[in-house]
Amino acid sequence: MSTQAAPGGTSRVAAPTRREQILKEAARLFAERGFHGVGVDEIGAAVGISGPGLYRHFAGKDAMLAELLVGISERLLEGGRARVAAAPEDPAALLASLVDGHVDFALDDRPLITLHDRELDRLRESDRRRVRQLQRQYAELWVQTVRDLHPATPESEARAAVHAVFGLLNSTPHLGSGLPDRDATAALLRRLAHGAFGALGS
Amino acid sequence: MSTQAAPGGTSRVAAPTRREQILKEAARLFAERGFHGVGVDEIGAAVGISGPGLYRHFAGKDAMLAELLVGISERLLEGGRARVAAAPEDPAALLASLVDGHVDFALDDRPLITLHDRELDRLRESDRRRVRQLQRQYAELWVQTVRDLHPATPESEARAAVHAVFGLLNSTPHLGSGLPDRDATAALLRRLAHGAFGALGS
DNA sequence: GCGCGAAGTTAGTGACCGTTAACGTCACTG
DNA sequence: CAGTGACGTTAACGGTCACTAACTTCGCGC
Repeated sequence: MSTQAAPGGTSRVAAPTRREQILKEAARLFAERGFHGVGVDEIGAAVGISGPGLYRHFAGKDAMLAELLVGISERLLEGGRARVAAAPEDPAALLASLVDGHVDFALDDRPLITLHDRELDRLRESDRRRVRQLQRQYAELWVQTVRDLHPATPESEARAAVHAVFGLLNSTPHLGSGLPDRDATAALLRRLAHGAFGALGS
Repeated sequence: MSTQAAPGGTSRVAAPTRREQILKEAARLFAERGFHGVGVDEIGAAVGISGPGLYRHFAGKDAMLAELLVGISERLLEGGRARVAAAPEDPAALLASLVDGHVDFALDDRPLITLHDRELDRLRESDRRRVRQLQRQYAELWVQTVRDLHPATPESEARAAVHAVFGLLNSTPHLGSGLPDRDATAALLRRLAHGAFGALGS
């Protein structure tokens, strides 16, 4: 770990490290044109350096994708666990909290959401297993909560419903541009998700 | 132009033409590993010929993808229009019919559904515009129906809800393998979709 | 049988692209 | 100020891959 020496004087807020710039631009480009559709020269150009200069910061193109996908999955799971720990008693409130968190994530990190379910197969076997395990654990938090709320629902059905609602919430990249402001969209997605889960009750 | 003329009638069913075999296998492979992740040799091997033999049937790899995506979009729109024409009076029944059709499509043509929202950017400009136009028209059928059913809903909100429900229904590829039988899954997806749309009413 | 076109085959070919090599440039540090 | 290491540069290499060329095979109408 390097690079956090604030030069000369008071460290201003969040000087984004080169690595972070690269990851952010790579995520955007990968989401736009796919992993194979983006060249390293392009990624470099997006951060003002060109081509092989990236290899001072990453072992290779694959390593960027791996770090992105593992990072997303870890953050999602971590956030989910925090919410579970914060509201252990009330399944309805917990589900609402999980939905809130996922909606925020989907709206704030759209490129990452896109990558998350699109480029998983381009990873090395070990990384892919790790990401899948994190995803599975995250989904399991939701499945447990849904089953606490609707005890009559069989597990396979709850799991399918959870993944379907993930699909619903992760649709934000497809909404394009002509959508209302962020808060209205978030509120709409929350309502739709709860409406879908509510259909499990009947 | 075409290969086989069925004697005594229109070319009704089957006789799976080479072109169709190729398209089917290409769809599966593209969905599995992405457009750039599949080589022409692989597509050829999947239908028993190898490599450049494909160029007897298609102008290039791009042409296969284009034909797939345009075909999906046309079939979706055509099916949607037929349903609109068949039930012009009752918005609730029409919405149910649209949902039924989309669920069938999502369950029967999973690879195509995957391609549909994943590889659009690999098309030539003209094909991409055509596909987008077809998609937009299809979505508009849904938006109109939703607004007939929930007149208080603003158009932008209805449109976002429709795309979100598309995301829900198109989540079937992510459900993987451990899901119940087809009919049960279809019923679940229908319930979830209607639950989500129902949340627009309140 | 003969010609012919549809459908394949194998052997290139050229372009692209990820990666490495070799080299330059500063900012610090002792 | 010499030395060093982080950070970039351009040039080149090697592999992959879509696509083309040249050639074979085969069914079929006349």
